[in-house]
Amino acid sequence: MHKLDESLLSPLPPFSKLGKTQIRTILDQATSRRIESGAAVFHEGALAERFFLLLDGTIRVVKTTADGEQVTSIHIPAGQLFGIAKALSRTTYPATARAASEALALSWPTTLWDNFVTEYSGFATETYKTVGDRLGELNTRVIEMSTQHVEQRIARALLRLISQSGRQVEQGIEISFPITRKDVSEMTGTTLQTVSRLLSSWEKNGLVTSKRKKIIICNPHQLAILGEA
Amino acid sequence: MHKLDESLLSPLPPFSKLGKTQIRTILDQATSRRIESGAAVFHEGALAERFFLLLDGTIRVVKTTADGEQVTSIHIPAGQLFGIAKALSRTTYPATARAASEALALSWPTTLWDNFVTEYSGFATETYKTVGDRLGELNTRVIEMSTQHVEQRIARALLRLISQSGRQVEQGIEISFPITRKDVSEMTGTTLQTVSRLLSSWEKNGLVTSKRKKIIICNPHQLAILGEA
DNA sequence: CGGCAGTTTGATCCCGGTCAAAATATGTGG
DNA sequence: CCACATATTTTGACCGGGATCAAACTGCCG
Repeated sequence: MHKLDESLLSPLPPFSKLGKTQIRTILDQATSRRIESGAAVFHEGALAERFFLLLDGTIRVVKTTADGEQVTSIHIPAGQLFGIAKALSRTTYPATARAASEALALSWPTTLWDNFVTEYSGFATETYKTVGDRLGELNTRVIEMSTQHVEQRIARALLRLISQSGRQVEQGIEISFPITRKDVSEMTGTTLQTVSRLLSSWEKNGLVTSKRKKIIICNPHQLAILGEA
Repeated sequence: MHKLDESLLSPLPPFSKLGKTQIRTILDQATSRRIESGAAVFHEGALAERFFLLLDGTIRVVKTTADGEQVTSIHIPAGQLFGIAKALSRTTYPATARAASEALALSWPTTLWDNFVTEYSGFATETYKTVGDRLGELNTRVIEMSTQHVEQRIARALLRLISQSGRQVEQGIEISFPITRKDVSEMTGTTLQTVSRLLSSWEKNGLVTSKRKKIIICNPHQLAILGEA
């Protein structure tokens, strides 16, 4: 393992208040790992022996139901902590984390968690902010699923994705990792057929462009309007 | 305000590790308040100036959508903390808390939060366990809404209610606070008509009994089976 | 150039929402 | 204690959004 640079961590919220030496210590305790696209970082129900920081890529957090259906609960963008079961005093991971595209993550043994919380000022606050954000996101998911139609849910899901992991390209803003119709359906509680039909019709109206595993939003504003009604 | 007894807090998880004097101090800083049925304890978006402990009754946490629809995100049973925006480093309450029946709560100014966390061992851990549980509950809500039919969602919602706030009565287990068809529909993302139809049909099969604002589960086991399929 | 993973499109069906109206409780004031 | 207003529940009729089933099509990879 080659030596990690301090500039990796210093701009990230959980570590932004720390000095050079502290960051050095943290990095020296870290294990870095490359995760290939589609591979799992950890599995639902497994003992939470480590917690992670995503340096690059996107992680998809997925739950599998008793009858084998997949439901995506959130996407984690680069720069965020994940697998932080300890923060919720859980001993096992509540869901499976899978790389949506090739990803790079640091990790530390969970035994260091309490250490991080007490030693590094701002670490606890920032992680709980993340927890709070995720709670908020799940909450809006529940509300959307209770009150809105499929079209609006999908529109909003796409907008959320580009706001979190969007990349400006010529035709608009694209989702920066490969994503299929099926993936979108698992995020929104629908079927891939319905997603396909909607994307086709949106493409006809110039709202989006899509190739295989790739979605580009050409007209976010118009899509946002669709997401309300 | 009459003096509060220490035995109120000592059995509750967030305070269970504390000594008599510590509990005395905590109680002396508390304000106690009776909330009449249907009244709000705090409103969505309001500044989170206090955090609460529910001593008696049940709190319904509700969000209102832009177009005026209500969605219930969770119910809080007696003995739990709520309004703990500070734990998620939020400055405002994310939802409205309303008494489902007459309720009694203690509260403290949010400024004391950090104090509680550092002074009282186990307080932080226990509150984050609560946060974790609520995250888990929202997660299963999302999964249920994505993968299950109305009948199963309602069955499970009722089972969750009795496991959390159930009271043994002659005919079975009743939900210990007044609850209407509309309330159930707001918990499950359906309509009161559908809830009414299902309850009627379940009543025909002896699964439940219900009067106005009252639901009794006569056969939890059978209902659990319905909740799967 | 197979073969597989992903996408598209069509046809059909049914769950559960919506609209409507009546029946039943509960509460209130005279 | 009754009459009336209001909240809750029930039931019926209808219909439409999306799921489901099915089949063809299109890239992409080895």
